[in-house]
Amino acid sequence: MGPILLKLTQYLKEVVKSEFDVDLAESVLWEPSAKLEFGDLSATIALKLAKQLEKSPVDIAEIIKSALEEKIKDVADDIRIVKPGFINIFLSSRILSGMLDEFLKSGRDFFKGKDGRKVLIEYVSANPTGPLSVAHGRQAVVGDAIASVLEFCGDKVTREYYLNDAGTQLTIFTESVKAWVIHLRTGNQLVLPDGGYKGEYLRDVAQAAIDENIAEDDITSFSVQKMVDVIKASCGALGLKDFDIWFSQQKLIDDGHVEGAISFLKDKGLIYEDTDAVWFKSTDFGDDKDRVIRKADGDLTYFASDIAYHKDKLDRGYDFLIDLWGPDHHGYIARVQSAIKAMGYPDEMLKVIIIQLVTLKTKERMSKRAGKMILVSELVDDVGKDAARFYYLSRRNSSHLEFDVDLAKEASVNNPLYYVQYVCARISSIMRKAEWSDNAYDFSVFTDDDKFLLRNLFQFYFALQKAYSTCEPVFIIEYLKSLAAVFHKFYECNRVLEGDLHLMRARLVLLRAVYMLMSCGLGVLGISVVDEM
RNA sequence: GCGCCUGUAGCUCAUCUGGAUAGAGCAUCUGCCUUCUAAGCAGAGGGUAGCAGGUUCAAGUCCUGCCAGGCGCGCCA
Repeated sequence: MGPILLKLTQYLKEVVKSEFDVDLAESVLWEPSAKLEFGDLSATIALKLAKQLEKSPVDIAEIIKSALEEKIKDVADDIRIVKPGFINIFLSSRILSGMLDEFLKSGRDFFKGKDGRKVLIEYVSANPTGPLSVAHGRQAVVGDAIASVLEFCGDKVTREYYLNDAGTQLTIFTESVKAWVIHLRTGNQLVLPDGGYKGEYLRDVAQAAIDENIAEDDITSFSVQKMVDVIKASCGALGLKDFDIWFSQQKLIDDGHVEGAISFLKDKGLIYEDTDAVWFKSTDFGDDKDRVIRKADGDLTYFASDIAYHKDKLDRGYDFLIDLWGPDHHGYIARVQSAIKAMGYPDEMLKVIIIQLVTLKTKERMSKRAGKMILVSELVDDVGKDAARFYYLSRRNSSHLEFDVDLAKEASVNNPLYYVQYVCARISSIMRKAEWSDNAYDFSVFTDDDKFLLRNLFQFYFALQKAYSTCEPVFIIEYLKSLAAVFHKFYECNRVLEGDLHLMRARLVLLRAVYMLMSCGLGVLGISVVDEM
């Protein structure tokens, strides 16, 4: 689809130039039609030129159409002008069959872009002080899916988890574990430190520390490792690909990178002292106030680490950085962006994606419970990996997600996951009964229904592009749902294993392509393909 | 007070960065299995897109002002 799009854009530019002497800058002038009834591709250029040319859009469209017709008769079966001035193209059978052949041959590589970027995506990064909540789960699944989408499209992606194994929170956490150790050893009443962690999971950590005879000095690293194990287990249960790098904040500090980053900024004259604290002039780069990086008591702030962390990411030579954060950190974006700019990089190099909150809804308790209280591990036990992923991915990143646990659990009509997976199950069933499994077919026997299904297949390109450029996996979910609808309707109206032999064989090939495409779509989202339901 | 997010059918959400008749699922109602899996299909009802202005050929989408909800505004992390 990509090459055709570029070719058609080139033709359209030439026509507009020769007919109206107007130069167009846009890189792509065609978009997917709102509905396939309108054709495969649409251009709104006539509408946009109407004012400038002082002509009616339809007249302009007609002129373009007649000039274009000659050039693209190979590509398009039909060009139609519709009401306000849309120019709609119906791709030719030659193009469609060519794309089908190529897709059958190359599979997922059919959609792969050429020159990928080197991308670092950081997500989850929950403090190693407790298990993952369902809110973390959303960040985990969305981050994993975005990474896969980028890879699918040809980027070289590194998945990273920033481990906050330093600082105040961790000290409190360690103290809490120690309190549990004393409690378990002596039987005395549990005395947690101020603001200490209350979760029962600390009992297990403390018990393990006792069992393994961990020295008091090693409690911190031991406890962090225990929590990392718990977090890794949850990520695994959600079907996440492994993180390439677990980046330790403590190591960043120990290796002197934080001090290094500060002196780097100091050399640029962006550091000053005031009221015994050290400040970074972030206002020079768009922040609304300067930020402290070293407190009056001499300790570094979290922001100081973050400056160093992002400097380190940039120094590692990535083309593009992505951070996934919770909504409670949105006020932090300007601060980090200012640091990026201060270090001499354009702020477009860092994309911060805010993943909105998750609330849970269950039948027995219709009141919305705070998602923070419920653990990922409980959720996955409840609804399974695929349903969890499907639901997590079925909203835009910026939308609040209400997770209907009962619906996700329900193995019935109601569950959109099954609606999509059912496509593969139905096709698999046909394939098991079919007598042919080769890819030989005659394109000319296809009916309009077949072609409609096929044309829908190639719309995946646009969903993928959208998901890629916006980092919104939901576009793929939406596409898969719509493809499923088209398939189910096709299935009801057309019997595959009956009638004309040539048509039957062609349809088996078509359905194989549908199955492959569903595998691509579900696969990139980390959701299982099901052959039997 | 300032900043960010959200407001679309009874409910949960889409609407491809300004386009075509605002679409799905759930819930309600009506049909369709001696035929490749009915976890499906066909159809009905359900809408002043929070409200009010503005920008233009075109606004759910962009701008302004209100209203409502969520979150954030530390020498916390």
